[in-house]
Amino acid sequence: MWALFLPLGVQCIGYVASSVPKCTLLSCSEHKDSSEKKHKDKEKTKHKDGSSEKHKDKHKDKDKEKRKEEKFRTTFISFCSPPRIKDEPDDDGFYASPKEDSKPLKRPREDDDTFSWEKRKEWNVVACSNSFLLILQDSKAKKAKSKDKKVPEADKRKKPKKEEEQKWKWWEEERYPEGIKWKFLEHKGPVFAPPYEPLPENVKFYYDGKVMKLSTKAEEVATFFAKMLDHEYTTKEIFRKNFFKDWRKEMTSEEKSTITNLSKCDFTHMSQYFKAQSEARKQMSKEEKQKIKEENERLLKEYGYCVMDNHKERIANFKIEPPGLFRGRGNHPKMGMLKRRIMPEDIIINCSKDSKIPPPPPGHKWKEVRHDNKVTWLVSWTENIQGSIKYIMLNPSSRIKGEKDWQKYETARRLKKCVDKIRNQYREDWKSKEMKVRQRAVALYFIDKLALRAGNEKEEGETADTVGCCSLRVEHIKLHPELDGQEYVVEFDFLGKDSIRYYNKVPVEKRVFKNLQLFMENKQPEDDLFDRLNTSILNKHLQDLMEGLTAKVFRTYNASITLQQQLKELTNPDDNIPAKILSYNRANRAVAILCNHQRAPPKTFEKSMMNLQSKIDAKKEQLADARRELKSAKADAKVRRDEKSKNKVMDQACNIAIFKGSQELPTCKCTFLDPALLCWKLTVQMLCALCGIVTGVLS
DNA sequence: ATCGTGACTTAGGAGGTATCAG
DNA sequence: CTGATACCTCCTAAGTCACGAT
Repeated sequence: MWALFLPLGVQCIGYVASSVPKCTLLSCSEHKDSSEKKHKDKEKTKHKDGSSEKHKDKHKDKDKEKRKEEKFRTTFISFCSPPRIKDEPDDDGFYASPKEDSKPLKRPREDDDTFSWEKRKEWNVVACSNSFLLILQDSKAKKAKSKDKKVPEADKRKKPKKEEEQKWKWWEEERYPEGIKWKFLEHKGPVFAPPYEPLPENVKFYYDGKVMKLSTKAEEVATFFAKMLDHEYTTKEIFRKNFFKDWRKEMTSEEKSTITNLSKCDFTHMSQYFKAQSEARKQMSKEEKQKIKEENERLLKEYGYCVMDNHKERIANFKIEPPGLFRGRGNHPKMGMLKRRIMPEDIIINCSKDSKIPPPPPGHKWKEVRHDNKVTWLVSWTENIQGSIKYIMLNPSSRIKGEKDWQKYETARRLKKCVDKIRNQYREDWKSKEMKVRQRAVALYFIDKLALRAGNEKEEGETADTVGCCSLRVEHIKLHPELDGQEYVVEFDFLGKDSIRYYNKVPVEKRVFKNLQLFMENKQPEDDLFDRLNTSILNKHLQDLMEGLTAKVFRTYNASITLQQQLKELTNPDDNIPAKILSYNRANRAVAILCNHQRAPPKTFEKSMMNLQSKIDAKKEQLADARRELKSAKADAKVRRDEKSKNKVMDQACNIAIFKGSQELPTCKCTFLDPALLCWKLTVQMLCALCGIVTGVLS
């Protein structure tokens, strides 16, 4: 039944503390193709249809809503220290997975004993991400459509049939032997960034208060900076230093000798010009916008697809990254460096020998053309900031990505079968005589319980200082033998991937606590917590426990199982669709919290808060007025003792009740005002409540 | 064991567009 | 109708993990 939610749940955003978790099943921020959008639209239409139903059951729904909120609140609280995953009855019939998932030559088919599409649809919510969902949803949508009596007969016959023929069911076909990714690959090569267009004469750059005409190369780099002038980046010392250093490399010797101080550079005129341009773009007529859209579509049509083994497949990023200033996340030592323009001479093309090899742009050559069918990429180049390789690969809707994705969830499903054993084992290992084993066991416990990432070592000074489990340092945790009435609490505070802060206070088992004390003995804050452990040791161990098991499988598994449990808990089969969507979003949010998926609050947040605050003030004023009125009405009634004044008292009392009553219905339309949750969100919720915003979460 | 590299997945932010409330 | 907000797509940085050389 969960399949119902899938097309909508692909990206869910909720807010945690001053940030937002974003999640669904783990890998869901990926690009969605147009077909997915169509499904979404379809679903949306459905909701609209269902709204009359909602109206009828308004009161009922509200009660249910409240109950659910309550339930979720309790659930959430337990989530602050993520729940121990309960031992579920192993519904293996439900999880009919291919036996040798690692390298099956053939996928399970509908007619297999152990596998049916009906079953598959159900567990997919746990075991799949976008690309695959799409396909399932597609067939679902079609079924629904064919049932829909409103569809004219002619449409019914023509359209869906055509679509059906076009949909390639790769998952019903045989897989290639291990290592081989394709047999035929043909594509048109990448789309390069448009060449630099020099600024019009009237746009000036000033140095030390005087107009200065820059050489084209220096001007181009200057425009990168000018475009970012409003961004906080440009105020950061490292950014400015890196930028200036790289900019100077692009200058003529004359410019170099003149421009010696970034602070004397005035980019404001340039910046204004770009702002005006972007404003003009917004103000473009419909026709002009349409023209741009058509041009983009043309580009997509020509370069956005490739042929892989007799099928036309969508390419994810067929455009080469344009030059610009590197924007690292967090405190990145290389922020502001110049990301140079990629030329055909930097490009390696990968395709079949017998395919039509894409020609390089006139007057240029490819760096290399290779024919490696053991990899999935079509184009690659080496980027100049970190020296890492960038690739052009296929869209998530492609067979090659879908298969990988499927395999990922199959591995997670296999983990489900042995996770209890593994948990028992690491608990045993907490007592091991070997330090290495103990560390491994505690780290694994964190990865499992808190869904931490593995934490590879990183080159110091090359990237922002972030850590994962294995790379945690002593300074990242605090041990509290007792905290807020709980025993053996570990306080985590570190920057993880993308420099997103992980902050959590978790009660742990005594043995873990004692071990941590031991690991921290005689160490400096900057020393590794797990000094005898790294990701390679950990993954080697996991590999022994289960084929294909690595640290990240725990994240997939725990995210999936959490979603499933939450859906079970929060959803009532009788709920209407909007209510189910709400439950889905909440379940999803629980996963986001578990995985520490966050996003910065929107820039408009401050403003909306101000708006709410002014509403609150107005409301408070009203309440105070009403109270005053009531007081005087009461006094009045005491003296007069007539019906009229008694009624007045009643009226005023009602007014107050209404004002107060609105606090008990803290629902608000915007997603981030979902009343069920979280620190700053709760603040908003309370504000909303005070404002009497009772527009209904789902209307 | 350690290191470097390559291939691939996961993730947040920017910015455009759709939708909704007032 | 308009401005605010929600939603979505694109972009690309930042992870994970395997493998081969030393």
